[in-house]
Parts: sequence; C-alpha cells; structure tokens
Amino acid sequence: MGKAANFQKLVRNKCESGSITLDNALSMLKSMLQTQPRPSISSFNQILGTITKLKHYSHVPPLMRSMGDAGIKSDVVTLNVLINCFCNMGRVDFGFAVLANIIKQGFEAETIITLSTLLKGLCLKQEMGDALSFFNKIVEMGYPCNEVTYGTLINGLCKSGDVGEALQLLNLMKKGRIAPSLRIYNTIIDALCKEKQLDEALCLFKQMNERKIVADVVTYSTLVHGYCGLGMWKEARGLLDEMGNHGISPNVVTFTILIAALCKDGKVKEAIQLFEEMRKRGVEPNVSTYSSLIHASCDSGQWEETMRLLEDMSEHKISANIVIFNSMIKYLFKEGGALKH
DNA sequence: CTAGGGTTAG
Repeated sequence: MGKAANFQKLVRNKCESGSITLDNALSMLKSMLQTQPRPSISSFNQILGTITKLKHYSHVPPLMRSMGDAGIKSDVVTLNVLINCFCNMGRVDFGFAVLANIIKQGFEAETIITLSTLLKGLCLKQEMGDALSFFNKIVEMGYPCNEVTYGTLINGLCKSGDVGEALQLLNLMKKGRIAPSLRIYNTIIDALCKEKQLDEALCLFKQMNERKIVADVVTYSTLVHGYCGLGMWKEARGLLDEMGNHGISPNVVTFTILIAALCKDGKVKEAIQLFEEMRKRGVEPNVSTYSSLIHASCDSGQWEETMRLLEDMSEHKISANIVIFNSMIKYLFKEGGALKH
C-alpha cells in the first residue's frame, strides 16, 4: 500500500474511532495543511465531516477558507459539508449561495444530497412554505427525490404541526414507488399521537405491518404515549404487553411515558407500582422517571416519599436537575410548606 | 468522505 493510501486509512480510522474530540480533529487538519505531498481531498472531507458530526458547525467555514488559502481544491463533498454547516447555523441563505457554485460545475447524480440538505435548512428555520415550494421545484426540475428527501420534508412538516401535509407527502412517495421507511412512519405516528389523532396513527401502524416494516421500541412507545394522552390506560398497558409478544422489550422511555402519565392523572400509587415493575424487569430509571415521580409526590404533599426517591436516585448515581428542584421548591414555598420541614 | 428521526420529566 502506498504512503498516501496509508495516510487516508489512518485518518479514516481515527475519525471513525468514536472517541475523537474537536481538538484532535483540528490538530490533525492543521498538520495535514503542512504535509507534502498534499493528502487527498477526501481526507480533508473526512475530518470536516467529523467536526460536523460533533456539531461544531461554526468551525467549518474558516477551516475551509484556510484550505483554500493553502491551495487545496474543494470537491462536491466538501461543499456539501459546508452547506450542511451553514444550514445548521441557521444560514440557509449562505447555503444557497454555495449551491450556485455546485451547479456551475454541472449536475450530478449526487446533487440530490445537496438539495436535500438545503431542504433541511429551510425546515430548520421553520420556513415551511419555502420548503414546500423548493421541494416542488426539485420535482419539477426532474431531480430524483429519494427516501431521505421525503423524510426531511415530512419531518419538517410534522414538527411544524402540519401532519395533514405530511400525510399527503407520504401518499405522494408511495405513488412514486419510493418505500417509506420505519423512521418516516415513526415520525408521522408521533405527530398524529401528539395531535390526539390516535385512529389515524393506528391506521398507519397497521399499514406498516402490511408493508412488512417491523415496528420498533420507538413506534410502540409513541403509541403508548398516544393512548396515555387520551387517558386510555388499559390500552396503553395492553400495548406494553403486546410489544413483548413481538419480541420488543419496553425500555426506560416506554416506562417513563406511562409513569409520567399516571402521575399527571394523580394515580401516584399505580405509578410507583409500575416503577417497581420496571426495576424488576431490569430496566433502570433515569432522571426523567424520577422527575415525574418526585413532581407527583410533591404535588400530593408526600414529602417523605420525595425524600425516599431522592435517596434512591443518589444510590443510583443519578443527579437531580433543575426540573426536580423546581418541583421541590414549588412545594416548599406553597401554603407554608417550607415551615413544616 | 456529504443529506433525514430517535419516543420520556417541571
């Protein structure tokens, strides 16, 4: 293997190690700028991509400027990383300016990645009208939208509260023979549940089965949340058992959804019961689980229970956070509660 | 090497 290929492999291994920090990446890139002969652009891309994954978006544009100063030529991948960073920094407008450069180099099959990235940028800014018309433009110009393109827009619509439009897009992609993935179904089911359109959500759940898409713990947890939101405890509990029959174990989030809902409805006793059940089943609670229980115990004036839960938390090496302290402070200052303790 | 989600607590 040649020296250059070896180097590229070294960079790749380092970036994929999962333990790389921003400083590692920056110093690696810095030394690469001084290396002769120049490492390939893909090695630079790899590092810029890593910095992006670490969410240090604002570092990328100046780094690319110093690469340009050092005479290193960007390729489409480099520019896509740059656009992605601009989008995540809320500067989708800068992203579109870079698009002009890419289009000057001619259209390529992978241009759809650039366009999908920009679509995400518009969604992040909650400019859904612009996002929809940009999507239509992409279609009009004949770019082959793929599952990710649809997924990006569907997620944006769901998060902005427009599930209706999201459902229309789901149908559109089916017409275009693009198979919706599990993540798309999970996104829409979650949005429907939050809008209390449980029937619609269950309809999609059924449709998933027909399409041989296997629901995961997120799908089930989302539906449990939906049932809880309507106070349908029996159904929520039933689904918890049903997922087990499908070989999917409820996790800490699934249990916390149910526990929180029971707490909110004043069913503290049942919540504690479920809390104990999850422990017996080997699922460890997290700070959100405790938060729900502590809030409920404060609300019902059961200070001893609150203290017991706090102790329990510290035994499990979980620190209380601002949410938990808020519940306790609220209790201590209301109705002279602080005087009693 | 570049694009999407990820369900929970006040």
